[in-house]
Amino acid sequence: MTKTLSGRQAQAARNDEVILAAARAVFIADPGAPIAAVAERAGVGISALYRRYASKEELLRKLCADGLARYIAESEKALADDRDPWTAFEAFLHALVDADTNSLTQRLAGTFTPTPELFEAAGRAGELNVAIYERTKDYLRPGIVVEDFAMILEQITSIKLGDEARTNRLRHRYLTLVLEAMRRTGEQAGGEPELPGPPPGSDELTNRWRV
Amino acid sequence: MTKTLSGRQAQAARNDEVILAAARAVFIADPGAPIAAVAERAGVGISALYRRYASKEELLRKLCADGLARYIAESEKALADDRDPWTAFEAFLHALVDADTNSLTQRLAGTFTPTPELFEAAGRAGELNVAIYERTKDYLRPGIVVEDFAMILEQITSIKLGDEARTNRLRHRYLTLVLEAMRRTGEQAGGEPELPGPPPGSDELTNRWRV
DNA sequence: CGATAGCGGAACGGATCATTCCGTTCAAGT
DNA sequence: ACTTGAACGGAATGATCCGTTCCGCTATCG
Repeated sequence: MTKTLSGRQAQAARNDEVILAAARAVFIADPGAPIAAVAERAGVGISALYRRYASKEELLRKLCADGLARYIAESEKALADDRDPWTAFEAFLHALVDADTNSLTQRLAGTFTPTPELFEAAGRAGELNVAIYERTKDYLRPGIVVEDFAMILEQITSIKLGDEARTNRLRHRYLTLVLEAMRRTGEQAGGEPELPGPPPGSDELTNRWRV
Repeated sequence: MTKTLSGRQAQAARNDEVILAAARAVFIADPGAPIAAVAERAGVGISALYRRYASKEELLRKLCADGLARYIAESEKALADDRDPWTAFEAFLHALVDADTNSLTQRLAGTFTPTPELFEAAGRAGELNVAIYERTKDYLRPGIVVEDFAMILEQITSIKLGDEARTNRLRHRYLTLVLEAMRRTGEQAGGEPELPGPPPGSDELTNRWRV
């Protein structure tokens, strides 16, 4: 509708993007949404979808892969951030909230069988996560482990209230709050009692991927 | 199977409890679970359910009402707690996590049309919430509002990992963490910046009930 | 001026559920 | 001992939902 209406192919190329965006939006809002909802949101017919993806599962895999890629990109950007580690860490998590990749990876995983590439990407993401953790370690409240990142992000992403913009604002609100708790305070007595329970293990987290 | 097998009626009376417990467990684990899953978990036939509840919705309403009652009971217990307000507040939230009433109220609401009684109970729960808030106010980090309680509880309840026991432990872990952030620290400079975004309004919360 | 890529949307077939229905069992009354 | 019916198990029913396929239609491209 905007420009370069050069022809059928241009329209098709544009649809590629429209469809992906619609799919992202729809499945973020409701991971169990039907394919038809994506088509409707994209303003196209169902066959426009099936021309591009052989099945719903393939579309989901694509979304998941894109989400992981985005996650990895944000992680690398965070590692390249040369501000002080804590500021970079805060920016990192807030960026992840904006990217909303969590809904595309953790939430979608389990609804389809992952490809080896996905596993590989997930591994890479995990490594980056650890790298960020190591760099931020000294600023983190004692007792926090890497796996807490994922858990907390998941809790934040569980927030869903009002429209997309409102949801986003609220997520930043509670992320800010929990970041305060994650930050190492001075070593005053009684300031930081033990966190209860064993922290989540990486195996617990990955076990949720469907086999 | 245990005792007092006095007769058919005793068995039936026992089934009342078994069925409710099964329904709680099943719908907490999966709010969209089929009725048959409840029957199976309870070890009874489907007709045992329909003898007691005219429809699935009626069963859900019962569960929701029970959950609200439990919530109200915990609130009253908290208000009667004569330890220092902050300790009482911590105990209150931890008790709510154990009771897991949130999955029975907020999560289930929206899947059925609420009765006036439910609205009334919800109102009462809200009042108690405010009372607890008022009493704890001076110990709370500036910027926290009553509505944050519900939001935070919801985030905590979104945690689901491993079996029931593991999930419970993890919930307490992150509740402990977020409680640290909710607590008022000394008024040191920079310790408590503004929380971003307007806090949730009570209208935003109640708007999620299905009409 | 056909051929056909790209597409809209109805139609199909399978799966899932809530609900109903029918036959069975067995405690309680006679 | 026999009858009765409350309580029940679970198959049958009917509706709904959804992924996928299929049948044209359109307008670009060669």
